[in-house]
Amino acid sequence: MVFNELNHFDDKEHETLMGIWWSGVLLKQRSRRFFRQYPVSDSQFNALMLLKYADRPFTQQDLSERMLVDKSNITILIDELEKLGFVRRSKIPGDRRFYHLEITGDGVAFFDSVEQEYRALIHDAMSIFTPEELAEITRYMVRLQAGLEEKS
Amino acid sequence: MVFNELNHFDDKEHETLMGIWWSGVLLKQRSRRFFRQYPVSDSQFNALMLLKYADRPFTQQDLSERMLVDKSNITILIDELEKLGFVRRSKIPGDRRFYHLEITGDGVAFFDSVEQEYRALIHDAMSIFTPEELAEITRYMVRLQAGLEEKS
DNA sequence: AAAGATTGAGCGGTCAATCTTA
DNA sequence: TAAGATTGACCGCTCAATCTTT
Repeated sequence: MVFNELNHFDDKEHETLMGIWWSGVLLKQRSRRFFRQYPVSDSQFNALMLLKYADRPFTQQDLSERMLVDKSNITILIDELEKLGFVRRSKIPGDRRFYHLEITGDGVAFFDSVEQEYRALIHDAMSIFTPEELAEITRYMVRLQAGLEEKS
Repeated sequence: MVFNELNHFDDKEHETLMGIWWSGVLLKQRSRRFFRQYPVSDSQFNALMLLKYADRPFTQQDLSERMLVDKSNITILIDELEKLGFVRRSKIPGDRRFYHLEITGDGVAFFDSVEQEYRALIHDAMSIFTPEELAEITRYMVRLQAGLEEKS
């Protein structure tokens, strides 16, 4: 089932918007299902990835901006990852208002053990596009996001 | 903030996937905020639109497939719309297992009163693209969805 | 007052189990 | 038994309010 076979659109802007939104939902559903076999959710895995590849220590605020979710959400998410021993909240000497988040050795080990399979899943989904098409879609998405940012 | 300015990607497939997903989230957030001024959520409005433009009567199953959500979700959604008087569950003579969903006169009136403003919001978001670009993005999204369907 | 984090109410979603009717 | 709808447990998210520290 593809959105524009099921629904008739006279409004081309609307059709394109729904296509993007629907694709996002399908990708999210796939990702969520994939992670049901593991102790972390897709969101938590995404957080681990961001922390692993971060070029500087992240606060919970930083993480919430990069994950496009409210900061209150990060509290719960990190609680869970901390229980699993994959992430550590480390106090910052000199400013006790916040923490730096650090991925632990266990966290890295877990991430590494899943990364290849996860990337294979992504490549499987996106393999229908050529490198040029991938680059073009990315450019479109960047433009769209920049436009939305400007407006809100 | 744009996803690929914040995050470095060596993996182009991953970058494109994240771009689509992130765009979808931003569009959803905008839509949700827009509907806070109205008695229905963006999901409920979407349901009204599907019912209004349906070429045949929908069951709750039909609606769940077109909205990409579980059927259990539709129960609550329609309960709400029924309370507002915007939708009716009508018994089918001959098969009492299910209903047909019908948008009411009040539902149509409400939908019509919001439609123009809603479409303006969409056009505002998508106006950065030319008609050709819109068509091309739609084609990409259709291909992606068809590919995902095949695999799952 | 402002920044970062947390809490709690509420909503939309998934999923498994159940109910009713065919 | 199968189909459609419903229920309940649970999760991720938003948002407003609050707490602690600066």
